Amino acid sequence: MGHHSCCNQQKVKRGLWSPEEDEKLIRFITTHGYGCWSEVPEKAGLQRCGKSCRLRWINYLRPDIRRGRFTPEEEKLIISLHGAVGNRWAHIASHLPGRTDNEIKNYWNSWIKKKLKKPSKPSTNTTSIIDHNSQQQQHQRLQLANYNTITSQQDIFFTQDIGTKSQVLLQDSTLFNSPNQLFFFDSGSLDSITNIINDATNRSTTNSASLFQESSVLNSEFCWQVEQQQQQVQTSPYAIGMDSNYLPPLIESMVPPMEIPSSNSNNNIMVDGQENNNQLNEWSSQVETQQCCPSYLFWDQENGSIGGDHDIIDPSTSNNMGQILSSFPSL
DNA sequence: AAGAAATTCAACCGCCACGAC
DNA sequence: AGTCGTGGCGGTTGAATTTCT
Repeated sequence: MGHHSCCNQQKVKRGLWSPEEDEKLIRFITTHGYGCWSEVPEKAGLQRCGKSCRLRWINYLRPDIRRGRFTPEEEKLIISLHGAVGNRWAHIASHLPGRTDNEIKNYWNSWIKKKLKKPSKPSTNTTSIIDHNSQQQQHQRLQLANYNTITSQQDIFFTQDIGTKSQVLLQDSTLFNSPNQLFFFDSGSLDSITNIINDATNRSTTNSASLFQESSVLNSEFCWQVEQQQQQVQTSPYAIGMDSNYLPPLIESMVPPMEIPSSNSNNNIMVDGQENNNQLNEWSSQVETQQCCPSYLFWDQENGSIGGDHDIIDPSTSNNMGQILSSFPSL
């Protein structure tokens, strides 16, 4: 029960994969590609079920897997997306190129465990942390504190009245972001915020919480893309979506047998990271100067491309909150 | 240094959806 | 319409590893 037919045909091995098994699977996939997973074990000479082979490939052996720590930008994106879609790990993973749903799920679950253990003590006071000797411990605590701060502030934010929200939005640039991050708003959102600012007592029907959530998603998406471009200094076909923490897989020199499908079209954006980064910095400083609002960017006032000739976010789809969230059928 | 406790994460389980027949 | 095979997903487990005492 529960097992697929391929798993019942013969004795299948379970448990951790040995390097030899990995090698067999890699060799098979690289030469034949994958079509029907149920046929893979037999053809590859593995005593595993097809499902297990698929899982092993997708979660570990695939050449475009990113490994290593989640970056702060990834963390924020996960938080944002989880807020939008809940435990739909596959959907969340589709917005984090190279990350697997399993990895994100594990990461989130370990986070929840941490948070549950320290339920109501969001510490924003770093001085109490610095006393610890272990740098790693300090790092972990800072991460937790940061997360607690973010989530507790979010909770507060979402329960505040709309006038208070406007104050939070405009005064607390630490909410959801780090100093070099930007918020994006479309014109509709700008109108809403303007209304909020101009007349906090005239209650608007704008859903400020969702607006904020959307902007945070956009912000994270944007930061993610910037980071990706900064890292794309290699010409390797696997340069996309990899960071300095990337551990070369067993198949470092392998050429993918077929195009690895990715639901994230951003993968196609290949730009010169350094050049684009410089342009971005220049552009953002202009925005800061012009708008006197360093942490917020009003999206459709910058209708052209961001960063010169290369679009960080495709302008043709620049109303991309809909684009992003439209990939979530339940929304 | 050693054992206990906590954490991480690869892998499995069970269910569902979908297409082929 | 019903059955079967398969891919895919989210929840869960437990071995391995790390941290704490």
